[in-house]
Amino acid sequence: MATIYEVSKLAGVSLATVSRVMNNNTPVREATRLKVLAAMEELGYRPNSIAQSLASNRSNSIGILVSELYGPFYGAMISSIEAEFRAAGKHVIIAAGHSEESTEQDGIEFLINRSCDALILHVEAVSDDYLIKLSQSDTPIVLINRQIPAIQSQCISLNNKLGGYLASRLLLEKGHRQLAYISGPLWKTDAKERYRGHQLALQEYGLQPDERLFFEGDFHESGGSDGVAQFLQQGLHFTGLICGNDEMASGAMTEARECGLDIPGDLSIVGYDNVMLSHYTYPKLSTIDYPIAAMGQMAARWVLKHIYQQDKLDVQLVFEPKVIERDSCISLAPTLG
Amino acid sequence: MATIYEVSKLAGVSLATVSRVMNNNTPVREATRLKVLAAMEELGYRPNSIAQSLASNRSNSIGILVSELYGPFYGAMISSIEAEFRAAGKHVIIAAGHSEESTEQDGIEFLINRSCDALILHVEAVSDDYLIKLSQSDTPIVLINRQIPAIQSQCISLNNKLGGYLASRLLLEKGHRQLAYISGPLWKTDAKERYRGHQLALQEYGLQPDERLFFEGDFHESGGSDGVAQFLQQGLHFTGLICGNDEMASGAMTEARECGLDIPGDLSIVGYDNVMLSHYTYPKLSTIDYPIAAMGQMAARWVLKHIYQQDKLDVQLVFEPKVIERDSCISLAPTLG
DNA sequence: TTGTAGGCGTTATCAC
DNA sequence: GTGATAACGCCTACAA
Repeated sequence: MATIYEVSKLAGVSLATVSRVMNNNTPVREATRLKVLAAMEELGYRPNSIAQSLASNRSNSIGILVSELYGPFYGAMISSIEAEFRAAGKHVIIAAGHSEESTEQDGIEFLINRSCDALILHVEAVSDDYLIKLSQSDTPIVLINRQIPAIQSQCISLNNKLGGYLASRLLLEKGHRQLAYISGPLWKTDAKERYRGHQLALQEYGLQPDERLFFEGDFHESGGSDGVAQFLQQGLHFTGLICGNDEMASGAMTEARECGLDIPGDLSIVGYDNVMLSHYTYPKLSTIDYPIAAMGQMAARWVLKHIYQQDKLDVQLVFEPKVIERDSCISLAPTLG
Repeated sequence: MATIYEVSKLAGVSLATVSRVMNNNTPVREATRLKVLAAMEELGYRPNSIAQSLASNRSNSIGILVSELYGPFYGAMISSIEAEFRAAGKHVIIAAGHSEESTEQDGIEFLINRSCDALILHVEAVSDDYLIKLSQSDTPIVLINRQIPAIQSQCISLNNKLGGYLASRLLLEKGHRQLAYISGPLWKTDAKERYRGHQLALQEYGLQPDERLFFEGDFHESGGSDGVAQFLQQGLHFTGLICGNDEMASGAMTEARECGLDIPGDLSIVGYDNVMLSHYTYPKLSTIDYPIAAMGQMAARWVLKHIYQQDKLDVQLVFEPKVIERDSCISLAPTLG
């Protein structure tokens, strides 16, 4: 592989000049620039990015940590982040945190040791304090789906409470009054916020939450099916069900159907996230859109703006969810209201 | 950030010795090793991976190119690759090729310029010749889901023809004789092979393929729905449908149901890939398992073995698909056979 | 077993 | 505008 040195010899200029035409940060006479360009072409020269990084103290790599690499949710996020950086000539190093505190910390450490210029984190298990401390170290971080007041300007988040509110209101507006709720793990902030939104909606309609119609699931399919199974075993009556995410909604749907309920005839269901599967269920799932692709892109822009000085870019920190109505919810006949 | 030099001073040894205890490739007296370790600890020393790379001519990074970053299929693949490398202290740089020749080539170039030690590619649009040429350059490559005789030892692939055969035989065994087939784009090798398997199964049962019951889709949901729509508009009769992948099967299922068909009562459907969505459809989709996670892991092992000299590892190049029976296929009543 | 010194391919700071 | 030359932080013969 040709080096900058060989190029300089062939072009009959100094090594420094070659570097200048590469980075065009210093004026170079047009004639020499062309000579250099020709020499690079002839040698098939490609800059060694590692040497560049060592000399410039910039790796042009951004670390991304997500809970899981598979699944529609993170896929969409990573995809939009990669596209944005790729267009800017940066590259992306990925790691998985598996929603586990020590694994998440390991992952972060791993990425830092890889000399990433910045980190984009979608972490769940790690504490606020840890992240605040981390943000004071050398490697800048951006958080997705997390709100920490002390470092708010680095947090890109969704208004989860509003989403929970919208999901519940969708059913309330359709006349449903007996609502069940299957939540994600309440130690996860987003799960808690979504549930808060639900409570808010109930309150607005003058309803009391019924503890027996609440189930704390795991954000996986089994959480949804377990929840429905429990409600039904207790002989509880409910015509609407709000789930903390689409996976659980899918599990709930399957379980309800196996117990002889017609969806949406006997039970209306709303999910949350609008991941791809919500489109594959039968009936198609009504849900709350989580604009994860846009948020990932924004995280990338944040980095481009603050770390790579692309000042013109605008970043938006808080996103709003919106209702996606499909086929899993129906209006309750007024006589039944 | 502390450097190796500061550590050496604090420990009262030479810089080379510090390097030795880090890489423990040269004997170091236990006492000195401990001194060095203590010094590293005290300074919170972390090796600069970029400097290591420059000096050792090893970046410890592996480039991965897939068609898309989202979607269950690639997610599972990337996930298993990352896990395998992470455990080995290597990291993974990802890029998307979007099934488009120039984008795939750009992506490969991009990764090569990033000084990856090796590339793992799941490419579709790029030609065999290009890949053969590529494999002669400095950066080693491994191919997933592609068979190129000239570089067979670097190809990790699925026996797609067998899968197509198994899918069709599943329906034939259940008594179905009027079979429709919705294929992926035939310029994609895997789509073509799967279809070949189908033809093989028909032949085994003494049946002729009916051209009118063949539709070339796009591997997306719309391909499945378009295919079914076309068959039905032509008033064709068929009791079994094989789809080139699960997405199309899902689309087909939805369309068929909207046309008033009961699944599997009126029509049995088989997919291919066994991605997560096959589990979310209603009824749950019978399909052919594509062990993509295992194949990704194997690609990673290939690299560890051949590039990083982890000689003990065994690699398997060809994988076998298998039938996953769920709820979307039924046996045809003998009287109707 | 340990130290010395040259080199990896750039960038960046000086002079000229 | 351009050319030396010193970093950047580490690895690795070669010597001792």
